Amino acid sequence: MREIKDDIRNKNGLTEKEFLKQYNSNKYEKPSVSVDTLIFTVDEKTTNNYRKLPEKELKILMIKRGDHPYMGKWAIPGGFVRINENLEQAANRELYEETGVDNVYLEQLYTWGDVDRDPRMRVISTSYMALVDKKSLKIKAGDDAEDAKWFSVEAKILSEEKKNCENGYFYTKHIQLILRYEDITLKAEIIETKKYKNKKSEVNYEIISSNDIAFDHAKIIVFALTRLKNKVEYTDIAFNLMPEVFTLTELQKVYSMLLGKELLAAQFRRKINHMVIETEESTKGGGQRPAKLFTFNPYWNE
Amino acid sequence: MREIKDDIRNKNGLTEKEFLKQYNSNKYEKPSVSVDTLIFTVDEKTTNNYRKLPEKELKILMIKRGDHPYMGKWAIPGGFVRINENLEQAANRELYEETGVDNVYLEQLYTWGDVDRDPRMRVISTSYMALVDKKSLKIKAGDDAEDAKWFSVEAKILSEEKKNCENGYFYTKHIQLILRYEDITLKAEIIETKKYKNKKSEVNYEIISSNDIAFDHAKIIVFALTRLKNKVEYTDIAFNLMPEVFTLTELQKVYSMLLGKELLAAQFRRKINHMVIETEESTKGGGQRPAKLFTFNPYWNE
DNA sequence: ATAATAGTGTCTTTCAGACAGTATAGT
DNA sequence: ACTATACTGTCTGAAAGACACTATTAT
Repeated sequence: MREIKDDIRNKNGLTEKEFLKQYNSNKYEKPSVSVDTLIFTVDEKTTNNYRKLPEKELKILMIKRGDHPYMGKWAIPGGFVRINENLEQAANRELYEETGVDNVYLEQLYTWGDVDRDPRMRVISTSYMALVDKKSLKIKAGDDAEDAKWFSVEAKILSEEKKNCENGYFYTKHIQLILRYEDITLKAEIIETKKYKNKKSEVNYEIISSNDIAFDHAKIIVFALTRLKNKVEYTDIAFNLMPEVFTLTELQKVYSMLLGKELLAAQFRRKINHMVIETEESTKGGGQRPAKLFTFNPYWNE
Repeated sequence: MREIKDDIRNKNGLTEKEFLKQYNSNKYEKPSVSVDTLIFTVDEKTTNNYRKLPEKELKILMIKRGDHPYMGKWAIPGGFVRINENLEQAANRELYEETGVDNVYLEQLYTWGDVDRDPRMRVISTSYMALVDKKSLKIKAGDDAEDAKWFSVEAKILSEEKKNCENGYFYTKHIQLILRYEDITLKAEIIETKKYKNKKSEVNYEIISSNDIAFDHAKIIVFALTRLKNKVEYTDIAFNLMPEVFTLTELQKVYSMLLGKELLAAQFRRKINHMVIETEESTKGGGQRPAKLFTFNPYWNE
């Protein structure tokens, strides 16, 4: 930290020391600041055919709110930032309290600052995205907080539309977000508007309906899914969702699920070949040819 | 906005209406929230040879602080978020007050939440990056606020180092940031550490010295430069720095400057060909062959 | 004529996409 | 033998990189 000097005087004749002593930080009304941590993992759908490999499924941890506002609705885990912890610490704390995991991938996503986000007061919220692999969670089965559940996540594009205007156009996507946990289904509809006008581009999310998802969390989830999908294409971020060892087909299924499209095995393998290391181990008992197990190669991008 | 219901009661027997009435948002100490707007533009270095085309130069608007803390040092324009404006509005307001321009490219960058960023109190700051073209600024010459100046920006990598550790490595860059306006030179040194360990990757910026740049703004500038450089490669963001019409060589010089490397004309032209529209106009009086003028094609990515 | 920029043609290499074809467990 | 997955070889075409070559102005 920089030391406080006592030599320069401001227009009121105060040195910095004197200035700080008389400074009243409560002159203006302050917003509250919270941190929300979107915790994603990948799970497997159960399969009936002993030969079929299970499908991969993206899951997000949601918390059922026990008090007003949005009581009984589901929300992304989060809380207010304590005055003596920084934002990453707050996000990590939230993550640890809910999952018992530590030292996992955590990335700041966006800060949401609309005036009416919370009926209690002005709340500015910084959202973080955490990626954890399901296996590291097995110990703490997630049932200690009885109202924290892993919901499967799906964002369907219901319609897309392009409208021209002078010097540009609007690109509108009608997105349906569906979260499922056992017999609970949470649905929300969001309109994503990309505006291109005079070189300037702007993305905006508007919640049309959000029946059982609290606050503006539906659009935060959609935002996170978009970011995740984009980053999967040009970074190694997806490996954070994988267990220590995995087969290339499992990896491919995760990529394919996140990107929302089928991938051809040959070119997928070529593409991620330098990001993985082959181990001596193989799968067995799968009802078909065993597959080599691989680990992530942390030195791939050199 | 969602209506406040009056049917569900929480564990204290309160409906939402009653709950909100008795809710005290000042139970916990709140941080202050500010917005900093990094305003970049591209300018031309003066050239002595009438034939040589001027070199392009990235500039950032900095404000000389008139009061404690960091009085007399230079800072990114910014201010506290008003309780009734959202973050984008605050960033746009700052931008307009300093440059008189409106409706330009503005992107949220990152939210800085370290506990000791400001000696007055806990301040959480969301930084935005604005890109404007120099010509739109010509009217308001930037001299109305006598202590707002356009500094040229340069980030030099002094050294790079890789250290291995168990299950990963550290990648350290020693970066020197140099801002210049006439005879004023602001220097700062920042260490960027990328940590790769057990799949988890983490980037951290530490300010080693920052003589005349206020607060942690030196690392915010370095962060913005990195983001800008990355986005230039895979988006059309650079066009926000261009005037209405431009030659392809001018565009190439801007790309080349932002990316920090030479580009070959033939492949550059092929690459950006679909992003521009040829006009009927040409340059003249340049001391050499005239060049066609182009405009941005907002429909290129379809 | 010359300096400096403007702009094009084409060869090579690299890589994504497509798809056929071979391999191998478990039942 | 059959099923479903595991894994490889190779053709094609598009795009990136390199570089030589032509064109055009003000002085």
